[in-house]
Amino acid sequence: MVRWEPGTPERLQAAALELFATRGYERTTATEIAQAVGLTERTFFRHFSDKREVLFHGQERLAEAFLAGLGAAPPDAPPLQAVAWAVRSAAPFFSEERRPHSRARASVIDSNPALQERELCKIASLATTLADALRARGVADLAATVAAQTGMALFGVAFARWVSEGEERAFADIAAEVFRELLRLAGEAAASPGAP
Amino acid sequence: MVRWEPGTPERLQAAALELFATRGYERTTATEIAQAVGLTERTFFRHFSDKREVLFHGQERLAEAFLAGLGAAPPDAPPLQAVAWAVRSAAPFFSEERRPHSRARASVIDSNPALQERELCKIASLATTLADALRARGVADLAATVAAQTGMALFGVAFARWVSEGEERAFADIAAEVFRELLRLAGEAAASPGAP
DNA sequence: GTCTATAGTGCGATAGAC
DNA sequence: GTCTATCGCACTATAGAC
Repeated sequence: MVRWEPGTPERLQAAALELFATRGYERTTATEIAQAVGLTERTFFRHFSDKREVLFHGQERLAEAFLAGLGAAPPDAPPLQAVAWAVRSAAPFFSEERRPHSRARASVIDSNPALQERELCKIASLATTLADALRARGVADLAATVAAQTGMALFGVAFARWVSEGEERAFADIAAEVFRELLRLAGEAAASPGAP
Repeated sequence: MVRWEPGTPERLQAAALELFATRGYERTTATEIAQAVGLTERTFFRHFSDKREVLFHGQERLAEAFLAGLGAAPPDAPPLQAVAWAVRSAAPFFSEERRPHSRARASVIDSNPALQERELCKIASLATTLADALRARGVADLAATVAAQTGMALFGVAFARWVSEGEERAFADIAAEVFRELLRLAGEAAASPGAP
């Protein structure tokens, strides 16, 4: 028998998600989450810098997947292609088995502005990470920033649709559709008389 | 002599910006801000739902400007053009006289993650507002979402450059450059062999 | 592991404007 | 009288310091 069970952050996360889903985020205290897995409030805050963070544990792996995907893109792929590649490579992250869990998590986040802020912040941080990686590939500063920020905006749209009620298509298909839609809109805008 | 000075939120905002700039956001309490203009902490929270919000007072007018700009776009303008139109019409909002104030505000926000989260949230809220307005113009759901989210991502890039140190170009010029860069990147991506 | 500052809320009281 | 801006106090939870 071990002194403490392993995977403490994961167990805290699971307990938090369940409590948030039933009682609501604000009506759940950090102490309650900790007690649900036999720990103290102090231990909770040792693992997570703040209460919201418990729902975002494990996201570093998403950034890694994006970077790996970017690395796997052909070296001569144009920036927006490379970003699409990165997003596509995150698809296994959003598998069918994970969808119910992601839906539960999304519904908790949707019902609380503070959590939405944190989610936006995480996506924005992915964007700057991606932009840095593009610059490291030799992409010019403005192009890297625009491609990364646009790509992460599209990722956000695709993810929101993937977890939306009734949606059954795979993440990769939705993401591809969203990227295609941007190319269509951009082509349309470029062809229009008042183009910038 | 009146019982209460008018423009309480504005005075609180000015005091807050100055205190945040000198002592830092976290080292400034809501009580101190309130006392700086002769009020109590309770009154501060009567005007602002939380401490961060004091830096975002007046942003509703930006949303109005965007919507007005969208309304001024030709009815047959393609969605991305219409969004560019909306962003362009926010230019008077970012005039040369306001740049120093915007820079001071941006530097406070840049130095605090909690404030960055709130700023991202405000931009995201602009995006959903714009998407709704596009749908009201008859734009299809996906196109409206993609155009609005992309447009606000570009707005964020343009704004960040406008307030960056040493930047002297007008906001409208920067925004136009950023939108043009997206069209260029999209054209490049569409022409590439592995296009989605 | 304990202590404490601060954010933020709820309710009631006050005091002038209308 | 009503309405609204303000204050005062008691209270909880977060989060960080010791």
